[in-house]
Amino acid sequence: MVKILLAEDDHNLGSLLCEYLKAKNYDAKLATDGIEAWEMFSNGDYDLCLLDIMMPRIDGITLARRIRETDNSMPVIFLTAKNLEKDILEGFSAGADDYITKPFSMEELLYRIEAIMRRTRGSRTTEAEIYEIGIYRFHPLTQILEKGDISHKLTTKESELLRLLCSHKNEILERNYALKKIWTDDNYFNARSMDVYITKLRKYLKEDSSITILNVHGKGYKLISK
Amino acid sequence: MVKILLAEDDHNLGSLLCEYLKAKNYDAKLATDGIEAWEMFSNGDYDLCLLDIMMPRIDGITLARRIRETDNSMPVIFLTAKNLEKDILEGFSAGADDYITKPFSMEELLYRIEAIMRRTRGSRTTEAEIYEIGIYRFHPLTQILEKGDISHKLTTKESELLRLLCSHKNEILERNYALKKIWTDDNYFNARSMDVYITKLRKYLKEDSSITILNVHGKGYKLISK
DNA sequence: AAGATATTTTAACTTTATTTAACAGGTTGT
DNA sequence: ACAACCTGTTAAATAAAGTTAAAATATCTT
Repeated sequence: MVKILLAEDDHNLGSLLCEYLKAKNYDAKLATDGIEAWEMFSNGDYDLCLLDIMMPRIDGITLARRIRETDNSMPVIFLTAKNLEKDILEGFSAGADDYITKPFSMEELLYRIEAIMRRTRGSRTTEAEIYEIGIYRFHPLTQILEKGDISHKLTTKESELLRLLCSHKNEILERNYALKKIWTDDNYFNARSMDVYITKLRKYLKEDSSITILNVHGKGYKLISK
Repeated sequence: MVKILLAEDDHNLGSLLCEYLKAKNYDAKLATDGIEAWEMFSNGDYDLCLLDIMMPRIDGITLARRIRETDNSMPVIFLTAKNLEKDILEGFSAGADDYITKPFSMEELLYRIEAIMRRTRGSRTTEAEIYEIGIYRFHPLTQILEKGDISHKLTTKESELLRLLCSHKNEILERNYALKKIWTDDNYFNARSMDVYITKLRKYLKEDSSITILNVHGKGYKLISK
C-alpha cells in the first residue's frame, strides 16, 4: 500500500483530499502545518509527499528541501495556487517531481500520483534504473547509452534529458517541465539549448528507426518506442 | 459513444444537464430519483454515473454504494450543494471518483467527465490506437497517416484534428468541442484555423473517394467512411 | 595556475508549423 | 432575393523548431 504524506493547512481541503486518497486505497496521513509534516515524515516511512506551498511555521518549499536532504529520491508533488509561477520554479529547484495548481480535480491529482508511482517504482528499491529503448539500453546513473556491445557515455545534460523522456515514454514531456527540472528556468535561451540537445539525442538514437523523438508543437516532446 | 446515467431530482436542472450532455455527444439518460436511477443502472450498460446526493427514495451515496457492489470500477461523480463537506467525505468513501459542487458551470462538468473518461477508457486504448479510414491507416501516437506502403507524417494539429474526427467517425464532431480540445479556446481566429486544417485533411484523404469530411452547417464536421 | 579538453550556451541560419488575411462561395431565415 | 453569417481555399505573415558551428564555461591534468 502506497503511503502518502499530505501537508495542507486549509483544513477543509486537507481532510477532503485525505479522505479521497484513502477511498482510492492510498494510506494517506494529513499534516496541517509544516512542522507537523516534518515530524510525521521523520517518524514514518512514506512513499510520496504532497505538499502545499503556503503553510504556517514551515513552508512547503523549505520542507521539501529538508525532506530531500534526508531522502534524495522521495517523490514530491506541490500543491500551489493558480499560476504562482515563481513558486513553481522554486519548487523544482527544491526537488519537486511535479506540481498541480489549485483548484484541481481529484482525478487530475490521482493521475499525477499514479504517473509518479509508475516512474519511481523500481528506482525506489535502490535498484539500478535502466531503460530499454528499442535496440538501446540507457543507464541514467552511469550516463551510459549502449547498443549491443558499443557503449557511449552521455554528458550530464544529455543524460538528464533522455532520462526525462524515458520516464515519460509515449507521453508528452512538456517543454516547461523539462526546462524547469533540468535548467531550473524556462527562458528563451534555455529552450534553444534544449533544442540542441534534442538534436543530439536524435543523432544518438537514429540507428533504430522505430524510435522517434516527436515534437508536439508548442507543447514539448514525446519519446516513442516499444 | 459514452453512456451516462444522470440522477437528479430537480427536474429543471436535470433536463438541462441531460440536454447539454446530449448536445455534447454523450448518450445521457435522466433519472429523477434514486430508485429510478437504480433500475436504469441495472438494465443499462453505462460508462459513467452522475449522481445528485440529495434525492428522494434513495440518496446518491447509498446508490453509489450499490452501484459499486455491482461494478467496482464504475466511474461516479457526485453533484452536491456547496459546502456539504460531510456529504463529500461520505461520497468518497462510497467510491466517488470526483465531485462537483452546485452551482457549477457546464464546462467544468464536461472537463471532469472527460478527465475520468480519459483515465478509465484511455488506460486500455492508449496502447496502440490505430484508425482504419478507407484505404488509409492512421496512427495518432506517431502522427503517421499511411496509404499502402507510403507513409506521411502529419503535424501536431493535423493529427489531433484527424484523431478527433476518427473518434467521432460517422457522428458529428462539434466545432466548439474540437476547438476547446485542440486550440483550448473557441474564438473566431481559431475557428478559421480549424477550417484551414480541414482543407488540409481533405487533401490528404482525397485518394479514397468513399471518405468525406462533411460540414454540418453551424455545428461542425462529420468524418464519413467505412 | 596554465593549458588542454569536454560541456554547455549562444548565435546565425534553415526549415517547418501555425495563424492570419483575403477573397470566393454557400446556407439559412426573413 | 437579400442580409447575415458560415465555410472553402490559397497565400502571406508569424512563430516554433531543426541544425550547425563558434563562443563561453566548466572541468581536468600536470
